[in-house]
Amino acid sequence: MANIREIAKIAGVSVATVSRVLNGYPYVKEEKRNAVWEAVEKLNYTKNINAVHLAKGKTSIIGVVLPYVNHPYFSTIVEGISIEALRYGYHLLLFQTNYEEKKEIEALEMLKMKQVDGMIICSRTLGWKFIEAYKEYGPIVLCEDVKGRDLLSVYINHYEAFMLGMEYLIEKGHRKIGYCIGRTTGTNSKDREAAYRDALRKINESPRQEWIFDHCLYIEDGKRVVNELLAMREKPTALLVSSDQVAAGIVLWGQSAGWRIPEDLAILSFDNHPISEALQITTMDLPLSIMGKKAFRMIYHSFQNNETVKAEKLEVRLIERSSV
Amino acid sequence: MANIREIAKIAGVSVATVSRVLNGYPYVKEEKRNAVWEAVEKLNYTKNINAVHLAKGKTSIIGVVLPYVNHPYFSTIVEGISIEALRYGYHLLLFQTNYEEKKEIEALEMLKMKQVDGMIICSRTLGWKFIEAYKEYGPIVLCEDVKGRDLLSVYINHYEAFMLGMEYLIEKGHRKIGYCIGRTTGTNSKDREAAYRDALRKINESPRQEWIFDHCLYIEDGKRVVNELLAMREKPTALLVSSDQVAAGIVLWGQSAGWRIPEDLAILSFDNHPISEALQITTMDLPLSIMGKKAFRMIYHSFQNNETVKAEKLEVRLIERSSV
DNA sequence: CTGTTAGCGCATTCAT
DNA sequence: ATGAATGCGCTAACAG
Repeated sequence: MANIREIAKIAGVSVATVSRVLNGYPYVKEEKRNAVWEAVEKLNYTKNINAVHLAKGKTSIIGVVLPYVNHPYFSTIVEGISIEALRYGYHLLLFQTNYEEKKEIEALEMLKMKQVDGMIICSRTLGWKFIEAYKEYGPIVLCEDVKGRDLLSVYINHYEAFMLGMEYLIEKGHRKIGYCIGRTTGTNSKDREAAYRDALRKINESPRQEWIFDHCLYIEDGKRVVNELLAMREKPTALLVSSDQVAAGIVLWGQSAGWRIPEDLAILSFDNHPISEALQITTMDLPLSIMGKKAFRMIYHSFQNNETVKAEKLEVRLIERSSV
Repeated sequence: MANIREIAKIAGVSVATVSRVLNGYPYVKEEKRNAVWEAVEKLNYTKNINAVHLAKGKTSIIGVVLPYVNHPYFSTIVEGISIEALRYGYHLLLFQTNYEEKKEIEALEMLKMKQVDGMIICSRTLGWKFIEAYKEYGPIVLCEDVKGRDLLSVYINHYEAFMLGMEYLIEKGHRKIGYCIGRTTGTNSKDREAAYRDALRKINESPRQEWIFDHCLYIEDGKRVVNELLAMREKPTALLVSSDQVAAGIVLWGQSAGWRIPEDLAILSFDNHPISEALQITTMDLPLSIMGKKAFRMIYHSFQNNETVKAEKLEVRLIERSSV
């Protein structure tokens, strides 16, 4: 491949001038500018972007850390990030971690190595110390409540959201309430668990371990939940479900087991994914795409050195349908 | 940030030696090796990966071109690519194109600029000429039938798959058949349309334009289809649906309009996404994750200069459930 | 407006 | 086994 020096030679100018026209720099005489473009055409030249990255010390690439790309929750966030990144001429490098600490660290290392200019962590399992240790290498925004830590964050208050859900269920007369969640670790999960416990305490009910279903992520996990429920002597009358996907699975498999929703089991879930509308599931709308957009913007602003808010909380709202 | 030269100075060796120990090169005396690692620790040093990329002329990054990240069809492919890429130490750079030619070209340009070592095009709208023009800059694999062109490809024969579906519907007694598709352009879509027409011809039926539903991608598009169907004087008795998502929408919204499936409308869809199992939709299993894996492998092999097949066809199979 | 030059940080060849 | 020197291709400060 040709390089800038050859272009300079053919166009009869210096490399600096070539660089100038290539980058749309103003003060270049018309004829020289044309000569450069002609040479570019002739040699079918394109910049070697790695040289640009090295020389400029930045890449215009943002890293996106997430456990699974194939889950609507995350792919919706990524879509939001992607749309915004495109607008500002940034690209996205994906780090699928499967919640393995090793992979999360590797991703962070890429920030230190200057592979990416900034990082958006959609979900993590790594401790705070690590994240904080890497922020000196570039902006890192987390999609969770960082609880006062000096880190960028765009988040949903899952304690509030879960509490809202619990209160709604209780208001509807439920007292035997269980919940389904993707994992039990992680800020968001801990917050939800706390809300669950606090809400139960208010009505003098104690949490029942067998009504808490872990590893609930996909539709098929709803099937598992239904089966476990079917085998129980005493079932909850309502379930708070952290993902519409799982809720859909529960509704569908539950119905094929003869349940009526909400009479036999009430379901209140999260996300407001289109599947919940199709199934008329009452759900909590989470602004995931917006979360992605805002996460990107926060990074972008930090590049402009603008004074920017460190953390932004996003609002949720209950979409009443007929599963409760 | 410290660089290799500083490490060399502190460790009392040359930069070449530093480079050697950093890259696990064998012939370096134990003591020097230790000295280098100590200096690395001391300065909290990490390689600048852009310099590495420039010096080596490669990045270990693969570009992934797709229209939308937020559709299960594509995110499943990406997941497959991602898993395999990780195993071989590659990263993924995402190019969400929304089927805009401009963005597709920009993505291809990144191959020429050496931002990525290879490219996987999950779906495109750009003409063949463009793709072929860029293959000299690195391996490009397409997830579609390239029909004898000299391009890498991992694909599903959608003519066969659609024909299989049509024959199944016909065998079940249907003659008034319509179909839903994501878009009408694109190799895959054209192949499916051809199969649709050919199958109808065999039973002396002629295609009906109003039974062909375009822009069907997501669950909510199923709602639109149901509404359009509801407004028709003469409806098809069966629908071939190119995505389980849309099929789910049709089944769900159709049921809420009082339809019985399959009596009032039979549905045969594609993907075998878990949602189809939950709804007992008869579907054609498409090995999307495997397609992603194979696509990556094909690129990887081309780096090894292995003799490799240019195109690989993946098999589909019908999953009989109860929507037909 | 334009050219010269010095980096950016690492890999690698060639001697020794 | 190790160091010196060169190259990767581009940007940007500086001089004019």
